[in-house]
Amino acid sequence: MDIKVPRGTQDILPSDSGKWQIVEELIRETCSLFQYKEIRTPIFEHTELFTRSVGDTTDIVQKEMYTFQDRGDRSLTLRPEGTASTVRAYVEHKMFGYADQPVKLYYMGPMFRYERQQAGRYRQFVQFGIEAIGSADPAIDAEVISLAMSVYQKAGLKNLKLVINSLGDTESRVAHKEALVNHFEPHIKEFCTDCQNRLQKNPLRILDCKVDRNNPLMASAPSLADFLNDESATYFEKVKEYLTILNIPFVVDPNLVRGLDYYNHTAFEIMSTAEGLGAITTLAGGGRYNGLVEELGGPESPGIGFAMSIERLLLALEAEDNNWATLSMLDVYVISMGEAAKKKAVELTNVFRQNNITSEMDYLDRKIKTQMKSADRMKAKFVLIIGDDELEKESVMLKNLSNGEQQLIPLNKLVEQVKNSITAWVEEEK
RNA sequence: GCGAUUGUGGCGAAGUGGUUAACGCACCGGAUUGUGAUUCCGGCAUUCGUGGGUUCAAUUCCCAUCAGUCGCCCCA
Repeated sequence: MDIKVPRGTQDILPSDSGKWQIVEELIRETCSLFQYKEIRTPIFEHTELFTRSVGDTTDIVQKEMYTFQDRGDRSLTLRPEGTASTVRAYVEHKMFGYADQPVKLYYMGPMFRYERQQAGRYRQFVQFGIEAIGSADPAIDAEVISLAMSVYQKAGLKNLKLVINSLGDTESRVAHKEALVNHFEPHIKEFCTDCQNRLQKNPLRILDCKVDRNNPLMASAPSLADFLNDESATYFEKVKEYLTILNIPFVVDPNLVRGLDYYNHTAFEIMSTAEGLGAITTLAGGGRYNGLVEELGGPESPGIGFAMSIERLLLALEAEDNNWATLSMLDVYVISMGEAAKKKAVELTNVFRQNNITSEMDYLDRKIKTQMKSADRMKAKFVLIIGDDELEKESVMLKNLSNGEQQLIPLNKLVEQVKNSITAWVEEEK
């Protein structure tokens, strides 16, 4: 074995894929309940889509994108997040003209970021996200958040923390940005090179810097909250009000700054407070992006959305010690001895499947004892034994693996009797 | 990009400068020639990530390299 999965990627093996399916199904059901419809966009896009929307000063664009030239010399990038693609499609297909507004979309699929992996962080990971575009109603902000919370609750997570903040509208942000530049500029030489670059491009991100976190200028920096104009402040109040109506507890964190440029007004993160989750606790993040649709060539259309990592959801569930009930999915394991019996086994296994009875048989010509073991390990409800004796009597032996009882069943009543036995078995287990 | 740590059979894992590299699980065969547990017996690594060096001798010591894992930064 020489070739292995590329760094930061993983195989999801049969022992785990069931969990993924459960979560995926739960997500689709929830979206249906909230009336969000799926959109599927390409895995790669023109690089410019991300530099323009996500922002070229962000970490994602500066050091995390999988970018390549194709044979036509176009610069393409494996999508690092889902909102840009969704909004691109929204504009491209003129969804702003749809009769039903706002347009409510969801997506689920792999995203790619070039990073060193650690627990809960991968180069290829799966995000589920939603976008509600076409409404600037604070009630839809609350709906978006409540959908995320709803998924987590249904999955069985208990230790959750919702953190929200307002980044304000453009006017508020411009005023705050000016204040920040004035605050830091005289002493910018004391800061790291990253921060020096951030000063003009995106001074808000200086506040997020971990290198210079202890610089006294950090604590005295002008707070965004003080620069929210009336409209922004009122909007934020209403979002909080609606969250309260929806019974969703939240914590306001004035330092919550999202890593993507297109956010404004409502920003939020949902974290797990479960023990033993590792260093990364953010399960989902999102916010409002009024102006993004215009940025990508559409008409003024306010939007809001979030993205969550399926991997982190599964990790959080594990950290909370959730047990996945693995029910026996195998109804009948067909055991045969000898050439003639094997032919019958092939035939009957197929008959069961045609009648919606899950069945399996031995394909390694193993002896009966080993076949029994195999059936036991697969947690089969029943074992069907076929040998020369049974063939002679036009019957088969049906054995209940829970209680060891077995009975001879005539072949002409096989399906009917097996179905009855399965029903009885299910009753017994309850 | 930086740091820590690990790398022995299908899996988990012990070990030592020197004749046959523990053990557990799984698997295979048998005791029990058609019945899942348990028990007992037997089988199952010319080989210790890769390359180089030191040595009479290296899986064990040194160097390099690759890979996994975790953490920093940032985020999902």
